[in-house]
Amino acid sequence: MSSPQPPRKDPVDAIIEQWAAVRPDLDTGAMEVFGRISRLARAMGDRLEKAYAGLGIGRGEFDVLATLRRAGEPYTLSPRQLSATLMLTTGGMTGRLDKLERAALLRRSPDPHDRRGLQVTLTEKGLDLVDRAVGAGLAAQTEALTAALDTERVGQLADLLRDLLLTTETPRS
Amino acid sequence: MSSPQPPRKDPVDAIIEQWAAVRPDLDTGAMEVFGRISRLARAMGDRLEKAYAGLGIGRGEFDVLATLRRAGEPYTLSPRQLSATLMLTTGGMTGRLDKLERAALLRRSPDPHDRRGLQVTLTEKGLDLVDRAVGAGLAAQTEALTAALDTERVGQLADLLRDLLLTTETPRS
DNA sequence: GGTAAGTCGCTTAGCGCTAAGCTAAATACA
DNA sequence: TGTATTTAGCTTAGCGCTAAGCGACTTACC
Repeated sequence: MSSPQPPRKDPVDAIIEQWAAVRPDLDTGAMEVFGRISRLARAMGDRLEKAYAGLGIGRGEFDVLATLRRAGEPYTLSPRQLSATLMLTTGGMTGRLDKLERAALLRRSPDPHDRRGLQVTLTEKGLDLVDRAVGAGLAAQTEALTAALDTERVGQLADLLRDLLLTTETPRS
Repeated sequence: MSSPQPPRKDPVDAIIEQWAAVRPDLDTGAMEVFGRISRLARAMGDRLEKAYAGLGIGRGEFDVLATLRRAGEPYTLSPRQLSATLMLTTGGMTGRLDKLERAALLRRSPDPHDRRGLQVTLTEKGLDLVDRAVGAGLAAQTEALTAALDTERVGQLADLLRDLLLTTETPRS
């Protein structure tokens, strides 16, 4: 009879133990999940930042390029569609587009059907860069994942996270 | 034979389908995990922000108060200890402490053993506020969690996240 | 005991974001 | 048809953070 997983302690376990010592009345169960989610998001964010830095862009800029790439040919969306997809204000979007346009990774052109609007389109250079960046980002994520979990547990984790995301994200405030 | 969980689609599934259409060569498995983690962190962050807003503080300020609270009596740490624990630069820490000291939730006093250093201590008001805030925050997290998963699946999720966090966070850069 | 190196908290400049408000253009309504 | 409302993207002010660098102070080493 061997325990298959040596139950190592992580930083969130340490925090929960501290709470138990000073506030034993608290139910800290939810921290086991959301505390780890929060730390994982930050840690992987830092790793992705590094992965993209080699290509001269940040994570925010990558998200814009990737959204255009996913849209498929002709890789064109409006600033409005982009800011809605990326949950960003129009002010923030203007800044990202300025930077990416300066780097010649995309271009802005007038919307032929609406003189208020613009079309944002990936350039050849932007298309090439995002195709390399998405590979680098996925490699970084896959590496962290396979170092920790086998295929079956990855699938379990993905399913649990899906169910949690569906109830956590959607309740429109 | 009934499928126990109707496999609903979430926003991350939609993004992965988009990638499959334009880049079928990509292995997007890792996005199933880290894409959801990233969105969950943001969604719960927004909820916590709201929970604390009723008490007049933001999430960053709560983290400072909570760290002092967890330290136990006399609820005292140095700015250096706080910024290390919260993964914050000293500049950012100065700003948070300024704000919290102005609100009389903590006070700064000289370190008797090191004339360079300070001691940061929770006031009575700060202790009272953080004890109410931690309850509100845990309630928000518990609500989201129990709406999605039963006790057994919460335990599975916590274990999977622990293993992933241990390999993802620790590789010191 | 004197000097070099390290550490303390703070200041400043710069970045990326939000919130609020702007003008121009499209749309709905009497 | 004219007027009111909505929607487009941009600008500005303010916030909270990092990175870099400061003076004050402590520690390590010879």
